[in-house]
Amino acid sequence: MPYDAGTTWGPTVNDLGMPDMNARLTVRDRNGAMHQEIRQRICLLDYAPGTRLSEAALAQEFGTSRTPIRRVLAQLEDEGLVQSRHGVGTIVTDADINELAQVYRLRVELTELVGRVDPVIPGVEFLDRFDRLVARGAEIIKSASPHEFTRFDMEVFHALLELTANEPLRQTLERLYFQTKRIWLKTAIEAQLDLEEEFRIFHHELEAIQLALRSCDLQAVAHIQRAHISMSFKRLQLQNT
Amino acid sequence: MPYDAGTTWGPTVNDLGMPDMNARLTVRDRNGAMHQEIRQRICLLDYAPGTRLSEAALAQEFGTSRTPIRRVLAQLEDEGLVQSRHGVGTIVTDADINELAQVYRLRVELTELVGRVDPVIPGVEFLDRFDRLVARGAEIIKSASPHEFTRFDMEVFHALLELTANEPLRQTLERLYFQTKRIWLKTAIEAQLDLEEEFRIFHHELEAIQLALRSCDLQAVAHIQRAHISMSFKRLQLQNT
DNA sequence: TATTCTTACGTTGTACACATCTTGTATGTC
DNA sequence: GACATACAAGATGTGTACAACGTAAGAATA
Repeated sequence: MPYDAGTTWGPTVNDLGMPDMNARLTVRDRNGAMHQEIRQRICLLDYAPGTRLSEAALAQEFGTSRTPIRRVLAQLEDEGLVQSRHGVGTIVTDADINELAQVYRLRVELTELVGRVDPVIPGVEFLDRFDRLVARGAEIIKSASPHEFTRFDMEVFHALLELTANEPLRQTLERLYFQTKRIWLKTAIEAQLDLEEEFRIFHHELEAIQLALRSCDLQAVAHIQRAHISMSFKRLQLQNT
Repeated sequence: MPYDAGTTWGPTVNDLGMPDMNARLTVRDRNGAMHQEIRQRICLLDYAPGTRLSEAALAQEFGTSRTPIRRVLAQLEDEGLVQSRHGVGTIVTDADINELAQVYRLRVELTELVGRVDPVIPGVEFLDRFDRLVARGAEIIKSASPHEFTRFDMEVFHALLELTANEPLRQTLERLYFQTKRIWLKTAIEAQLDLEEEFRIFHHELEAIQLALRSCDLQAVAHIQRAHISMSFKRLQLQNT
């Protein structure tokens, strides 16, 4: 399946009627979109840890040569999601429970910062959007596919990231999120953690955050997230031993 | 001046008598060394904000083709130190006082974490090394070249980074350091901040940290750093307005 | 049969030619 | 003389051929 750049996300064809004033930025955007796409596949375990990614195959799929693909894979390597080895291949990285613990300890601390450094008081449209997310979450619990649920988790994460205006903090948190989420999911499946239970707990977290949001208490939002991130890893550790 | 890869840093020729068991890692190391070199030049204002870096010139200097250089420049772009624009060039980025403030707010918080998350109790050899650093700092105050002083500042920063074993925290702090230091230095020079006074304050900070280190109080070390980072930016803001 | 060497294949890394884009300059025109 | 236009020069982005490298399969041998 070739990767159609024009219709899905690229601003090459603007979905508004505007004459494409800034359609020239496609070069950077295309790389960004490929990066996001491959990163999501890794996070959703479509590319599980250990998978060998072929530059040639990706190039063919995205309809480019190897060069832009290598640019994206290099970025993913700097983010710790893949590792290229000469003569072998580009392999999706794995992490043992100890490395994972390190990242989690930092994530927990950084998450708390969202409520404290450059907080953004959410507007009405944000609250509405979050309400819809909570409602969708209740539905998704029932279907309960890990793939779909993780997709939903990503969406919620990115929404809550908007609660801080501190761009470096956002970038760092995003980085750590993608480093941990896939390993958590993989380990949780291996350790036969009760995923349905995890989904229910996540939905409870959303409801608690919803309450805190309505009070415009961003520090409370951050503390709730912090607590749940910490607890979800603790449950994984307990089950894993 | 051609860039001699073999003698300065590369493990191509091992300075110990060991047969080069792991000399095969040169591929990755060479890119890492070029990255470190260019990043240092940017940080020391050898490449001031606005400077146009030529891929061809760098390729010639480092004795490679443009391809590995582009790999390094892409990494620097992801770190926010340069920005490549098609048809124009690769330009060293600048930042206004507001962007700088954002990064500083995060740096301040993260610095405090060094003393709290995965702290490393320093051994005797570390204390000795730090003592030598403090002594060298007293000497450097006199010569007082911004270039040399920033080099020293970098060395101290990397030494203190060893006080946490949390690798993601290290990477993040290093990233933020290189984003802020060069802009601070440039702005400080422009605002005619008293650099000698800054150097003396920094040396006081080192002595305070030395004291805290001898007490093995890493949280105190972190708090001292946090306070000085915050204060040095405050002084810059005051002078700048 | 076990073991070692060789060899072929696929992968990433590098170099280079070319495409595409931006900008400054020179030229023609009003 | 002012302004618009065309063009040339130089930069980054892309595609491709080749080199360097590791792995696994297979053949040769003890």
